[in-house]
Amino acid sequence: MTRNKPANKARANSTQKPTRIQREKTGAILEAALEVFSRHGFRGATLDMIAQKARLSKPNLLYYFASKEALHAELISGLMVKWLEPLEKISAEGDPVAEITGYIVRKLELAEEFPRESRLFANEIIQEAPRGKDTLNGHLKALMDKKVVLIQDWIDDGKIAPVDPYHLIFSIWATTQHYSDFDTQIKAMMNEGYEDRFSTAKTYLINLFTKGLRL
Amino acid sequence: MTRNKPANKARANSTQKPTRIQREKTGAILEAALEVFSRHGFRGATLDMIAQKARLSKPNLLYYFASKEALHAELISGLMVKWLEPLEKISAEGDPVAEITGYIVRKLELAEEFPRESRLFANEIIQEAPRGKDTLNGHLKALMDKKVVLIQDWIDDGKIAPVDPYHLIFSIWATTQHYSDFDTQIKAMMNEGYEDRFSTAKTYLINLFTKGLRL
DNA sequence: GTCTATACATTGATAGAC
DNA sequence: GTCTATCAATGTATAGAC
Repeated sequence: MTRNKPANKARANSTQKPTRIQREKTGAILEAALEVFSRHGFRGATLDMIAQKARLSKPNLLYYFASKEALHAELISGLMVKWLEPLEKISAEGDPVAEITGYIVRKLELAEEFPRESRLFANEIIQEAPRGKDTLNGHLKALMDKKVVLIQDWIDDGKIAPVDPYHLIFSIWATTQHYSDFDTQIKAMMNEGYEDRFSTAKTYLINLFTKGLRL
Repeated sequence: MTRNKPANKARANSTQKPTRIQREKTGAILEAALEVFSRHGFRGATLDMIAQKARLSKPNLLYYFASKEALHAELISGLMVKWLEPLEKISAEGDPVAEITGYIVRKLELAEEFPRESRLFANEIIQEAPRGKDTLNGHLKALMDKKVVLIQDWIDDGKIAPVDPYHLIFSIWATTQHYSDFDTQIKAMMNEGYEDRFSTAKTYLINLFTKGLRL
């Protein structure tokens, strides 16, 4: 009896669904892949580095993921929900300024807790996202459109200052993700202040955007 | 008589200094290298791609630059001055808010005119700058320290709102460079507005930071 | 399921003819 | 100065034993 070569994921002996050991292995691989891809980008990363970090052989890694591309795609799509969540949560119900500052805080927390995920996406975008393009921008664009309308409504209702919704969102992305994507530089620039960078950044950014949104 | 293998640059037949043709070739190579390195990062870039874009053979390219590393180093150091210039120009003499908005405008113009240069540095930093680290951060850090003191002086003199100078500079870097580094995403998110993105961003950012700095 | 061995392509760099 | 040929190293992926 021959064994099926799975498309994206390994399958158990014959009929079972993913076993505990498989989850552990794929988990270790994805963790290692995140580490390596987020630092070196797709082309710069090698399966050797990933396999070594995940503590298995390269062929064994390729038993769980059909190819380098497949592994990368799995990473991206697996992180998509977490990545979009902060923007998703902006609600039409709450106070506009509070909603937007809440968004800033969530984005900043994400940058602090998941810097590798942030760099993974940053690498993709800088390098023109030859892969994640559709996945990333498709989902994101739909969400973006909705939130732009919401912000424009707030402006039209005179609830916040008349700012360009696109640039508002871009500037929030830029300022928050900067602390994960360019952490190397932040570290090189700040001295003692580095340890508290997220705390002080939070204060600074909330103040900046609050002033910018008040009428 | 043997020919010397130059360290970083090619040397003419025997005694001359760089000729016109050499300048043209090295120029074409650096231009191509900027294109490729800025998109793929150091590891992701290949000499093949660069040679092809520069319209010469790989060995010929390596006649002008000793190695991939040397070529990359030459690029980085050659762009350093241009890259630091906007920050350099912040003057203690002018009006504080005008000086800072002037800085924002200069940075944004740089992002518009030289997006590849911006991405080149962005790639280096995201990937922990195993190379440019000393060069980039050395020069930048010295400049940063001076400007942080200047901004702090303005605050102490009650000329601008008491904001953290580090985060002020970081947020200016982030918001301006975002338009070059993540242009792919900007393009995917904006519709008709994309063409005017730098003009509308300028208005938006000046407004944002002006409000943030006014007492 | 996992490993060793290996096939096959890419890549950085050099040798040597012209 | 430039090209063809070529290397050694690296890198993705597969074959097949266990």
